[in-house]
Amino acid sequence: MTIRELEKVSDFEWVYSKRGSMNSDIRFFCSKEILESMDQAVLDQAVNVSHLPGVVGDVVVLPDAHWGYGFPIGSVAAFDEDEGVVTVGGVGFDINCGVRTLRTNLVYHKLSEKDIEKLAQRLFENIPAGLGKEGKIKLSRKELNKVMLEGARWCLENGFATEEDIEFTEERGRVGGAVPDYVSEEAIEREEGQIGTLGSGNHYLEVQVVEEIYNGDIAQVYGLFEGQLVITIHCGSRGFGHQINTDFLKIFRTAVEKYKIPIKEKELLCAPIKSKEGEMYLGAVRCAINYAFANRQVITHLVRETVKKIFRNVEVSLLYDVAHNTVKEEVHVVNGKKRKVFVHRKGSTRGFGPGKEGIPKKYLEVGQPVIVGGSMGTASYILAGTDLAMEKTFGSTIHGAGRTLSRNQAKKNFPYEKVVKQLEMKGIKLMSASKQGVAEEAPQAYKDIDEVVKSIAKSGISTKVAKLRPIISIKG
DNA sequence: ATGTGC
Repeated sequence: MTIRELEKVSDFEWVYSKRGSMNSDIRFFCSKEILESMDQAVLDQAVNVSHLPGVVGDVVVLPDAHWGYGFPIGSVAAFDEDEGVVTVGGVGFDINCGVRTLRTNLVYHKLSEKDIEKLAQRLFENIPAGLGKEGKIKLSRKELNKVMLEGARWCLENGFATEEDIEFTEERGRVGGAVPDYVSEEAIEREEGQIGTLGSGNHYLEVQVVEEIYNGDIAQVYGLFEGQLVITIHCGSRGFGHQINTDFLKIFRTAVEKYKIPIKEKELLCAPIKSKEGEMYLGAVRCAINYAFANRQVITHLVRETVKKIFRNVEVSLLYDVAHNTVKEEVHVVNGKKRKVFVHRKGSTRGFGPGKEGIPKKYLEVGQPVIVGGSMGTASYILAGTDLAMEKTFGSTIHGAGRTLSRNQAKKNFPYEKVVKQLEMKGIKLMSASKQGVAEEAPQAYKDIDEVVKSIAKSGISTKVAKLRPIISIKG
């Protein structure tokens, strides 16, 4: 497929119809400019995905899409429960990588430079960040089992969560069907001490200011106002989820031969949903999904403790927690009929519209909050899910800006000192565990988040609610 | 993303 072969549906929607041995159409939601700048690898990967057995509806490519392992990061594919497959490439290596935003009742302009300095320092001290970094909590085997089964709800019994935190987490912080028996010993060993830690790569903790409100009515429902200080956490299932995916790539290598699944490239190793191997992956992946919900919840507890020690009468409540690397069993209307499908969201956020089951009651009328994490030092956005997303993208939307340069290219072009200086000029305090990590995450290595958000808003897949500007950025 | 590469 080349960009020229795409058919224009509207200024922000393009389709490549099913042909040859493809099993579905491919639908892009973005401006012409973003489409034209898209890597050819994204188009090739989308075509490969559309060849997988049992694809339902369209393969969806979002404006933040970029080259990933097997699937583009920033894509969605749903599969039939009988004919379809589950894949590692469709989930992403960091299972349930996701974001949550915490509201505070602090107003930025009322804080002193000293307050901000102290906040940055204490958050950096109290929230472990960096590759292989361990936290303070060591889970016993029995407790880890509970985390795998109960997710963020495990935190309730241990004083790391409030009932409200659970209510405002996707899936209420726990998906069903987790089977700890399908998780390897190696994954369990790698978990040791990692709960409550940020990790590295694009993971971060940011203190941000609500800079602009685009939709006052929805912002009010979400409890957001201009000048408000908010805190956003971006991380996933750490070495635990990573090991589970590594284990299943090996298992799927034999599965594709055993079940004679024609895959276009080895990065799309998979197994039928209705097979022992598929059932095992789903059981294990759900353990990692639950682990990541608990991880973000423990970090929330650490953030809350830290902030409460610095400011008097401060309140820290959860706006919402969203996952953007998952495979989930959901009910969607496809060609006018309700049906169960397995939705792979790879670098894509669930963004359910108004009235859809699964959204907290408080947000039911306006659609769920979607948190779009900017790259380091750039704006983040709060969006709301729409009815159109339910119709066209299995209730899915963007997750971030999307890379334009590989980690290696970024390292060569944007050394640490340059990046820190650049952020300083913008008034952002950067606290980092690794210089190399900072170079890899240079803002110039990413697409323009404002343009990506504009594309998704104009296409009607999500509604713009608020823009967040970072003031403190803590990196792994 | 991750005990740097499935």
